Amino acid sequence: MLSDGKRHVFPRLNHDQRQARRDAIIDAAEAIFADKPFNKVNMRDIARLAGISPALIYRYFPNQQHLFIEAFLRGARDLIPVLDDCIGTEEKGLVEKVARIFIAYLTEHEQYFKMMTHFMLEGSINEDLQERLNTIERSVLDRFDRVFVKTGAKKDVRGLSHAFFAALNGILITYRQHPGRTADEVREHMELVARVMARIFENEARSGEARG
Amino acid sequence: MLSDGKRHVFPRLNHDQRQARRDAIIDAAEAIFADKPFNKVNMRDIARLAGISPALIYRYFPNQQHLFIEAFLRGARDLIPVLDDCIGTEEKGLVEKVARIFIAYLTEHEQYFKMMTHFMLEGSINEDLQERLNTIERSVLDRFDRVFVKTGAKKDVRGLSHAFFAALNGILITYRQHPGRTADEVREHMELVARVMARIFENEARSGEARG
DNA sequence: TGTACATCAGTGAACGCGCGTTCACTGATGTAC
DNA sequence: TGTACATCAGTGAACGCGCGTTCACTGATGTAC
Repeated sequence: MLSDGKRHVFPRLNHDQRQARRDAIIDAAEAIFADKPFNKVNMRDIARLAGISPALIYRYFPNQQHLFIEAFLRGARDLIPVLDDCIGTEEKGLVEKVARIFIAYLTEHEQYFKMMTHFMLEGSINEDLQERLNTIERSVLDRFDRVFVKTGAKKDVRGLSHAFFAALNGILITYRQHPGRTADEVREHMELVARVMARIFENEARSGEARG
Repeated sequence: MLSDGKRHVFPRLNHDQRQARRDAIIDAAEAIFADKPFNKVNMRDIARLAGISPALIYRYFPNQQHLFIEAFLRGARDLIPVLDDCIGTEEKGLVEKVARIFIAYLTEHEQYFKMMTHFMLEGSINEDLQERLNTIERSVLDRFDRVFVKTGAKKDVRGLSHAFFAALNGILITYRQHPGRTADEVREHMELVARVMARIFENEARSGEARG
């Protein structure tokens, strides 16, 4: 029995080592998500890639859903500083720049996109995890708010951000699988539509400036 | 051996009866899709609801994918006349009206939305079926074209339609599952975002009028 | 310093279930003669 | 009109597979004394 707060002893792994294992499992999950259609992703493949037994995953995550959401959250969080960077430096054509970054990030890291739509479509997500997903969504919306304010929007900025967020997701989902097109062509088409979308939203924000 | 073109004889079911069975299976598939999350839909439930054995489905459809796509196509085709009706009669606020109809149709008939996203996300769709899906998509885009032309757009009308289509899909997908909200609240929020979206697109089309 | 024990990391195999699809079969109707 | 046969609709049960998760176990390290 130890005198400090610890109740358990870890004979082999300290906190950092445990965290490293956890990260390695998430790395493997990401790689598998990047590789396969999302209904083909499974625990055995993840375990194999991580070099461990499937059973061990369950010592680090209570179940599959937790693992997937943790993986998504880690990746989604990395988008935030990229957006901040862009918003901080750019002035002109900011809406288009942000649209391009958003689309590029989620096509280059297809795994996050797959996870995101998975959660959006799947029913019955654990309440706590859902709240953490919402936190990320809100911080993306916050960045969009700043973009539109910078561009000149005066009222209903959050409404614009909601619409913009939905619109960009829609582009990713709608044109992802267009037939007989290479990955490059798909991406090009997405960028084209994103450019149109950005122009439209920018004009809207600008017209707020004119009115304001 | 018969002298006319028929090679086979159908002792019990004539063409109409066969078609009726087919339709009944599709009806059942729709009802199950409407009832369950789309990864819980299965052939046994569909068969049970249709009052037949699972094996019989395979005498009418070569496999599950064909059945699902046939079901989707039948429902999606029904959206077209609804859009045409609206475009033919309305003049003012046409973009918003069409947005509302599109959103309403796919939330009231959730089964088609589930099928649509299923196909958009799923890899490897049979080529012929993919072409039929594209045909439907194009005819929706054609209607959007007419809306934007009527509203005043002069150039890149198809680009607007593509963006609008993606944007509306994005609304459906992004806000479908928002937590702690009743179905009514979700729908209300979708309509709100759709209204914002419609206003933005309408302004864009109108500004084309000003320039033209 | 040595020994019995507790505590954990980690594993391979198995459990249990669901699902798409197929198989072997029944039985009713139409056809050939 | 009767009979043997072909042709189909339709079925219940089974096949085969994949997958999330659990189980019983091994072995290494730390702890108590």
